[in-house]
Amino acid sequence: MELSERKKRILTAVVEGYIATAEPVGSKTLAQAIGCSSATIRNEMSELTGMGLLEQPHTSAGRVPSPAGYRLYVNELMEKQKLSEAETAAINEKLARKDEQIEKLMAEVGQLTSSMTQYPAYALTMKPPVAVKRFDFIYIDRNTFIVVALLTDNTVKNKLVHLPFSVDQEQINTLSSLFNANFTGVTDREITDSIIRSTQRAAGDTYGLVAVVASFTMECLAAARTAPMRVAGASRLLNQPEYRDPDKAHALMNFISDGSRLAEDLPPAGLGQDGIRVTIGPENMAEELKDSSVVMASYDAGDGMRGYIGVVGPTRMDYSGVAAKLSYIAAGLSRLLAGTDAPEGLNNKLVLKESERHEQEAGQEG
Amino acid sequence: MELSERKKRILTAVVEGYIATAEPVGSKTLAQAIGCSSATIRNEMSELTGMGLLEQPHTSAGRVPSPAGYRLYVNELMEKQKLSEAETAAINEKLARKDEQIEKLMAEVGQLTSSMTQYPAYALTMKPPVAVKRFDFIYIDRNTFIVVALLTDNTVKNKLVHLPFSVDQEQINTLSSLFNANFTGVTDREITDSIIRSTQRAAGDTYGLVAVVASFTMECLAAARTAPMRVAGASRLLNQPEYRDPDKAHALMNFISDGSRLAEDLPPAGLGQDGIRVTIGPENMAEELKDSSVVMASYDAGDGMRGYIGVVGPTRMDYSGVAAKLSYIAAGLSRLLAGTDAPEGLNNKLVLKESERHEQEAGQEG
DNA sequence: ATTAGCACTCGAAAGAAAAGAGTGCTAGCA
DNA sequence: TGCTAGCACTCTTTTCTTTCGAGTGCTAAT
Repeated sequence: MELSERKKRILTAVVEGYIATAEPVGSKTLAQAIGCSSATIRNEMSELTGMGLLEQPHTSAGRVPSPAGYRLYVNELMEKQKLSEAETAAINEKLARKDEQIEKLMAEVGQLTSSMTQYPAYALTMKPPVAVKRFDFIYIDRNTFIVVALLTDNTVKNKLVHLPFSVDQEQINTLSSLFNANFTGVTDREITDSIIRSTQRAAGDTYGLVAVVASFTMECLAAARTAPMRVAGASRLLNQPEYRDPDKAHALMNFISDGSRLAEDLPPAGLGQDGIRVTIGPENMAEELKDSSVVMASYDAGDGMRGYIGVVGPTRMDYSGVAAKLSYIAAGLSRLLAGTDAPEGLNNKLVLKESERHEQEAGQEG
Repeated sequence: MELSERKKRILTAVVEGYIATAEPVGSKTLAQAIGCSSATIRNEMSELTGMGLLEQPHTSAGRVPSPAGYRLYVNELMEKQKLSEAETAAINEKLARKDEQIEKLMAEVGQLTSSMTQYPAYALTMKPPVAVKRFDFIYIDRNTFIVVALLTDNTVKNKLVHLPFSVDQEQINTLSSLFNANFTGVTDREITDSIIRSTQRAAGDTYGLVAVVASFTMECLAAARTAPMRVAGASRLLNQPEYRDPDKAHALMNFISDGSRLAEDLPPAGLGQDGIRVTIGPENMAEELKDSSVVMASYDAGDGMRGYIGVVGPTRMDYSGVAAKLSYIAAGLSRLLAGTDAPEGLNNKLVLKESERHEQEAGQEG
């Protein structure tokens, strides 16, 4: 059903008031903002409460948005916030240092996101399955060689192998051709015992080495697939009044600090066409997040990799501001890493030195 | 001056009582434990207070140890606690997974320490200056090659280099011999501009490459020297009643989470001959730690590397238990990494199987 | 439909009183 | 001289009341 214009304005005002103050908002406060008397507001609010969009902490307190109320706000009412020039400049400046390794970059992005939003933030990159493109073996001495594996994502892994027995250059060469023949172009799932065994048969006297190098290979591939999850600014939670209760704070902190838990809930499910997803309170799968909200954005990390950055906070979160910042950062990352623009008409020009007028889009789809 | 036997017992009882309960401990409580009347205890406590070993939060509360009291306790009174079989077993089991990269191992050690002690823990390894032992160059195609550097600490670093122009195998070989001649055996401090320039001169037409590889080299060396600091379980702070005040908690959390701050205060200064150092409240340099305590232990990480693990908690910390656990873990790490025993007669036997060490590093294209 | 007015509710804040814990001191006892 | 028992005193903590005020729901008037 459709809400009257005035109801929308009231709901918006309640949400934004509550976001700003963390206090339930009452009818009198809204009276002048809406432009009618407090009694009218009360009637309207009463109806909104009936519809499940607002809630009362107790009989005589102001109203507070319910999760459904937030949801409606995020979906339809929220004003797409513009970032100030200072903010875009700050983000641009941070992102300009593009010569980082991706690992470090993600850590910095987490920091950046957290400091821009004042909420705990996480960042991760999902990689597509990788395979080894080529192996090289560097012979050091009788008992030592280095395996170097160039992966399809153009990262290079290596391992120094110390042996309790001797090998010669010849054997290393054999090993090299065996691995280049049998272990290139396959993902970790595709490395079966039978491949390993047949390689071992073919290896003859360097038999024992195959297992070592094969397990190294699998490790590399598995590690490359696993997204390292970076969490930054977890302790910012403590700034939020809703987490002044140390027990609550502790529970959520634990959850957040453990990247794997966070990762399992968040990445894949439907992002809106603008690349932003908001999950509010009970919409979250994880029990620990049932009364917190998560805003996440995705970006194109190039080479078919998809990355995610997100923010965790109380349901009373500044959705509009956070969404704006996240999508700006995500757009910047996409450009930086993949040279592509963000999914939909964000006309963010990420001009690295100089900041023009930046327009910003942020929205949400259920 | 020397304390009477009974004063010692009283002080010990106060410290341990306070550690256990976080409540000031009064004379009546101690009466039966010490075996004389509460009045006597009061007299003694009054004197201890006069000596600055105990404090009263207010006129009529029990006594609480002062920093000096803790110090005395730690130095002279504390019983070295024995670990239960279950605890040693848990530690051994965790440490048994030795085939980790040192990076990951440190992260796990942090986790382990934190979970054993229930306090936030950190772990780091200080490395002596390293140099490159040898360079290898792997030619991939006209525009691409991989530099592999074997360092003196037996880690291997690599970098995939993409060029905007072509090189051939020949040039790569030249580069290889140049670097092996000029850049091996020198630490990052010793790589001067003049070395780089003279190498560039000698390089002839591969001139431009020298800078790239040289800067990679310096990066490796610098990175290898810098100790990455791992912090684990920071949120456990919130379990401690002294940090129930969110503001305090926040301040300390921030301090702790930022490994660099922690690192700067802690590592070098005098460890006791048992490899354990305790700094109590105001003894800490960092302002943020003035009313917390730090217990740290060091271990031998092999190859002249020294490592540190430590724990941060309230001054009312279970020094005895923490110290015991830390030194056990440190001893285990020493064995694991260096095959040496801990500095002094800890009779913790850490039974582990022997196996070869290998290290691994993974680099990343820039 | 909107508004003004009013009685009512319920939490938060403030205050008062009581309870409790622990001390310091003094006096008595071995 | 060293220990103990007893008691008055101090301060915090807890609990109970009271007050206050914000905000509501309802009704009647515009």
